[in-house]
Amino acid sequence: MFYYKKNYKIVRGEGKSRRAAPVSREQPGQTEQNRVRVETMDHDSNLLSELSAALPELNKSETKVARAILEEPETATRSSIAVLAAAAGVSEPSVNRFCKKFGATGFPDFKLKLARSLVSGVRYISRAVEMDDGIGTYPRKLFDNTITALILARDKLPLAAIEGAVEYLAQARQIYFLGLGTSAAVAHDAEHKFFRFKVPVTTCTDPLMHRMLAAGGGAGDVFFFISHTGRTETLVETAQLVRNTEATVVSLTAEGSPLADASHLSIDLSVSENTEEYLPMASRIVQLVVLDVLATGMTLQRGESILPHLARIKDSLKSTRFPSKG
Amino acid sequence: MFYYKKNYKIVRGEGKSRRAAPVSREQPGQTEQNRVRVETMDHDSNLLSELSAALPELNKSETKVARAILEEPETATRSSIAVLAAAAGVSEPSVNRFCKKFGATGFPDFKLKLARSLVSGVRYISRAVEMDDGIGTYPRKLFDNTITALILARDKLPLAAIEGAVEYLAQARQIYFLGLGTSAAVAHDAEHKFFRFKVPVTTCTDPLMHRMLAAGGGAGDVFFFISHTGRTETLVETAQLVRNTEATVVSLTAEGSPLADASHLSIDLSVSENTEEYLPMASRIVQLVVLDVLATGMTLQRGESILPHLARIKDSLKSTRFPSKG
DNA sequence: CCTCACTATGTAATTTTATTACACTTTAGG
DNA sequence: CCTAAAGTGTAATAAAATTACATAGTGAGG
Repeated sequence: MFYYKKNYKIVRGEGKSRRAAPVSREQPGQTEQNRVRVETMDHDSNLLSELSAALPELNKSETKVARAILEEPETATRSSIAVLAAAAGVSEPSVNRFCKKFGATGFPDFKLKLARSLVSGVRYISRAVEMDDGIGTYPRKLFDNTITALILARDKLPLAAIEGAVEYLAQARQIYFLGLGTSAAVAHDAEHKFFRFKVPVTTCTDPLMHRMLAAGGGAGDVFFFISHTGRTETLVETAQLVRNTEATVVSLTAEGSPLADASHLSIDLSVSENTEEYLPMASRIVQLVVLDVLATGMTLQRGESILPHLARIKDSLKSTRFPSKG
Repeated sequence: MFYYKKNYKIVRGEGKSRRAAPVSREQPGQTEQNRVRVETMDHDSNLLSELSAALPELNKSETKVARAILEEPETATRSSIAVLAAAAGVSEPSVNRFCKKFGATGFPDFKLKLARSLVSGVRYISRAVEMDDGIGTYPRKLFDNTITALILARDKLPLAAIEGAVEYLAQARQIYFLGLGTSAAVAHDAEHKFFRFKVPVTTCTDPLMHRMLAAGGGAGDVFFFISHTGRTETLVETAQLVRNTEATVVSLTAEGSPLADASHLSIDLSVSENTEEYLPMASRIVQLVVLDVLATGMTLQRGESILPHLARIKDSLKSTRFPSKG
């Protein structure tokens, strides 16, 4: 059984069929239309991550090709199919088949897509740090992983939920940021942003305090939960306590998690964990940037009039600093 | 008068010169080398602006080609030379000559460069959020700004300082993370990472406590200062207090700032402020990722033996969570 | 207002590159 | 250890790009 991914209809080998019906080669006249349409559908920007993700499911020669490309993607974009085939140690048609499998119309098209995904300078391969990495490699890996996580998050940002959250926050009489562990630091950061909007903001990172605050919630209070997993029992229980009151529960957490279910509104983030074996990293960065987005959304809601206020807050720190040279 | 741009020597039409000596076609054996070298030299990513800039100096058919490309650059990257030639209303060799004039080795190479400049053009425009931005624009802007900041930071990461800091931290008997304001949240996050290495870690975000801790510093203590500006008076003074003891001062701050000067070792970050008019954003994200780098460096220093320890810490949280489905 | 010298452009041949058709090879299931 | 089906390669074919060369403009000097 074989199949083509993505834009291509799934074609199972059955009975006599030797191969999938050749994707009809475009007629000269239709060229543009066809290509443009395919491109529009094909909206994921990072071929490389797709490649490495698919790696385990590829067969022998496909794996060789994928490896050759992942190893030197820059070179791959400049090579002819013959050169790449040689580098990978396979035949040219194998390379061609490989390209089609990944949604390209052929090798040249594939190269183009590859070139595009390389531009940002980010290696989209999220690779975990290995014990034998050195100063020359692991810092870059970490940065790249973080950047990749942000790109992925950006491209599937739940805008509707964000809009809703901004609405809730903008209307709030009081905001509580609740988080534990790594998310506690995120909660502190959030407090540091939102107090600027003349709303009472409380950050709490103590589960017992959480419960007491929750029990005392009332109309106009927004409880903002921050949790990567969305499965921390005490947080979920706290959220349920809040639901017994008039207060609103908003959470920044994993899609479909118990915490998300317990919320009035959940901003779903799905950061892959592969690269966070031992230390939580990219996930909280994404959370922080989403909180930046919320704070910015709130600024926009408040309108021009809030700007002098924000400026005053910023300026208030001036006298605590050594004057900057120049 | 005519001339060739960029990689091509400028050749003015004068007297008898028949035409510029043809750029010698690369020998089969040299293909890769040549191209790679050209690519390395040719470091500006903006082909499109180059095209429109050159427009007035082009001759008839070249102008046609340039117009066709500028009109629909996306389409151009997907067309064959024949299609583009037809669209421009010129012959195929004219298109080919055009490509070479702009520093490409031929049409396919030109397409590749074009594709690249199309993507990067969009990416690197870091623009501040405007008051009239909507949900469709400002979240993306914020993400893009953050991503750009990370890319810039990654590309000028002070690796030597990082290496040194890892060394200090790895040897520390006790680590203090000190920060104020936004950096307080960063300090908390740092604590949350470094306690995992069996080193006593203290985070302090109170300037008076800072001073008292500083005064009590001794050999083996590392005071890690976090400050975006590096100009907060009390922090600098605290650093100087530490310098009167046997303890070590490491800081994550702006290059050339008073705090950096007061430190034994400073990890210099230079995040541009343009986009942080009212709220600090990208700067702290970069700080956090650098701290991730330091923590990772420490993990690598400790070697394999630390991994089970880290795993145990991670697992310790399991019982606090609802089991994940699946 | 014609040459001549030269550039600009296109046509057609050639070469390079990509794709397809088909045959052989390996692999998994009976 | 055979069969069917996927996997892979060889060789033929088709497409695309490039070059060589011919022809058509262009403008300065006669």
